[in-house]
Amino acid sequence: MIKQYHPQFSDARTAVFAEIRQNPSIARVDIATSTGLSPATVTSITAGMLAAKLIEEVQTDNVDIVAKRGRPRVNLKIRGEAHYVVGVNLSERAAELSFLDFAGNKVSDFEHPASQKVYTPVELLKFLDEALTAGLAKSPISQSDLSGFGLGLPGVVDTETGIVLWSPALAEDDVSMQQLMSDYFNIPAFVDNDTNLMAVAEHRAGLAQNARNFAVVTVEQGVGLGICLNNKIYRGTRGRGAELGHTKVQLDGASCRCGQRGCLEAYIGDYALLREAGTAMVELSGETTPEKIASLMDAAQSGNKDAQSIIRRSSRMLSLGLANIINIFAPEVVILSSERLQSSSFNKDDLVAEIKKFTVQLGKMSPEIKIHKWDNQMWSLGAAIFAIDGVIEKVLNDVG
Amino acid sequence: MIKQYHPQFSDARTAVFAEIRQNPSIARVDIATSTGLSPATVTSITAGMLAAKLIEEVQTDNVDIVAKRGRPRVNLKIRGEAHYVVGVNLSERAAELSFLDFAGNKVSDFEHPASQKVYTPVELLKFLDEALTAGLAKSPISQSDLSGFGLGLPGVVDTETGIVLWSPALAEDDVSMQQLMSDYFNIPAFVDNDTNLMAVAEHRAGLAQNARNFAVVTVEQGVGLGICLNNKIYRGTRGRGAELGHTKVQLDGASCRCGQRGCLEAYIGDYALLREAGTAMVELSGETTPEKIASLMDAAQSGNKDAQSIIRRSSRMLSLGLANIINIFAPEVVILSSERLQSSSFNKDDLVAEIKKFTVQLGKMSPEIKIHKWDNQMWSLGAAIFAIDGVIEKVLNDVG
DNA sequence: TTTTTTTAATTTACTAGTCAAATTAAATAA
DNA sequence: TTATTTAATTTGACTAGTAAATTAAAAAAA
Repeated sequence: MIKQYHPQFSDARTAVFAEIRQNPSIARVDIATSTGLSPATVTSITAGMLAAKLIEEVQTDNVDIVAKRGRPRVNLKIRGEAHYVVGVNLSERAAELSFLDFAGNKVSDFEHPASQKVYTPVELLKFLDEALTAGLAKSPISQSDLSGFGLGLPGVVDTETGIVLWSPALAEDDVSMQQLMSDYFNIPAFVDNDTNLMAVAEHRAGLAQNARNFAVVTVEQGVGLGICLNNKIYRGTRGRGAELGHTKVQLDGASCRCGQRGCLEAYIGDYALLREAGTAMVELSGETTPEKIASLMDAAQSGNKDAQSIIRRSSRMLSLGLANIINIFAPEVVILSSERLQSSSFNKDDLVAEIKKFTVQLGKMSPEIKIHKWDNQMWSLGAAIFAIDGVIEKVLNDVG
Repeated sequence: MIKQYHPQFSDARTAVFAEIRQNPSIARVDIATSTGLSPATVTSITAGMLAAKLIEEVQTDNVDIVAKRGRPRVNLKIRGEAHYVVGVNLSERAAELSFLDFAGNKVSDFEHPASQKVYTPVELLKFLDEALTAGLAKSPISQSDLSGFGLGLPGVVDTETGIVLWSPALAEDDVSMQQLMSDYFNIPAFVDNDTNLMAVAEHRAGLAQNARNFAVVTVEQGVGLGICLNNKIYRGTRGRGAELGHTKVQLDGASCRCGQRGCLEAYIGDYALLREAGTAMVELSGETTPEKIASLMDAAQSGNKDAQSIIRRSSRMLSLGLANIINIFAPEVVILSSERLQSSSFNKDDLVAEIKKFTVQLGKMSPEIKIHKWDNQMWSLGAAIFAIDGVIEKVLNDVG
């Protein structure tokens, strides 16, 4: 079950559906009280949804509730089989796929290695098709079961139109992926920036389920930021926004691959660490970047002063970047997600203490810093949830 | 006339009223088309408002429109005399007052010098009363005409409840100013943080009238930030948020009066400049802080190297701080407001160029940087508009 | 001048969404 | 069995909104 978004509901139907979605199962009375609608209205609205087979009644074993008298409540729940969606996250390395049912339960997931780093729109469609076919082969559902396709990818996306304005994965600008995908796969498609979808995933199924304002920061090659304000993913103007990585943390500081100086990423990105390690001549083992990073962390752990100094500075810069976010937004939660944090040399308490030193302390209310143990599936989960949201909107319009 | 906020309207009545408010005057047909409501609905809704004397019909001199045939349209406009409000901004120096009519036209304004820097709640009420009495004496309206009282003050305010959680102007924490004021003055009161109200003023009557996402940065003693996202002033969790001044721009940087290091304010706040000037032994004339700052600017202007270096660094740091805001939010507009910018040595083009160097350049879309010539009345105007918004909400409920 | 055309505003008759109140359903307690 | 309790449904009414017809007020055409 996925925690439900809580915008101002346009209509009662949406509110009722959201309420059902938010709970594993719920009785009509409870829907009435929590939505503020009358029982009569709930009855009639749910009747429509039952007829449309979007929800179903479940036998309540009222064991948990002390045997009450009166007519027993009949619980309702989302009919998982009503619809299925696939969410795909496109990274440099691979396409990760998550298949979810209408209730938000994971059906299966899959990882399909990337065939290239940059695709033309047509190549990307083909690649997505391959990934989908391979993923469906390992899944109990088939393509005809799918009612929605969510895609997350790095870059700048205008979610309203589904146009990818720019992406490192695409050879062209201003590609209408949404249109292309829904034409190609013949189902509604939904496209968003990957870090935004990470925020969706944390908001609805992760560590930010009770937060109204929160930020998700991902650290790998680059530094990603997803922001949720007033329970809505903030997407900036035309999908632009949330460039934490190129936030400046030092005037005339280290040079960044973006060509500017003093970017946060130039201090904490994978390549920045490796560059420093090279300069300080720290010997690193491993072939891939993550392996080398791990090796650097190990060196620091086992006492290499240079490695320690590199890690130390990077960690302080990260704290500073996070502190700036906190100073500006005052979120309830900040989620930090990075493969690196799995290292035994990483100490959360140190990080939190450092951040505290950098943030304005007013009253007791400090945001909670949460660490998300690296989980690739989170990205595609966000894409899938985004797709479910879209499908629900379409479907509820039809029921009316 | 004030530009109208554009949230998702809860009901047609609000939408219609908003549409009328947004225009100097507008015909029913046009309201119908722009709101998407049927002409029938517009007729019936406006009939109610006419009966309640909230709006009035105006003679249209269709001179501007080429003489068309057909029944001439009858324009509607807000009846300014329907209600009056006062907006007060409390600063260290004074209370500024703006009196507005229901249509958002300024009736009069006034400045009442502060009697003290820190007030107990009761003292503040008394001070506001004095200021109001003095202001009304110079105004064509009288206290009994007022339907709303808006207050802006520095600090952290929970706007929902009208509780001032903390303010440098108040001797106590968690003061329910809204309650106290509406009891004392016997009219609905509305309280918010001053920079938020500055953002309101810019959004509705200033330089951000067409922006959906924008930021207002004020530089004086401290550095203030007001953010508007998706056409809504962002207030963070329980009114906290938007602490641009204590955003860190340098690891282990200059020490700030907040006790931390590297805060933006420690580089660009008035006291920071004067501290630097003192260290560099730049001779400054003037008694008050603004005078001294002006003198420093003059010194730089007339070739004093030390003064130039101080101003230069401060200006670069400001650019950096603004660039960080831009990188994170991608606002359409950033408004910069400071008495200092009146100095002839200030060059907007330099600032914009510098900011550009610090921001991620994606496509052509760069936010517009606007400079607001210092205008004290802007603060209280925001408070007054905030009050009108509140009064409208109450009044429209009654019409229904 | 009178009639026609055009556009705005209003009235009328109807629909969809919602609720309060009455009713029915299904259980336990007496 | 009967009373009590709680959940769900049905009924009838009300409200906000609409489409379509009507009225209003002007200019253009006859």
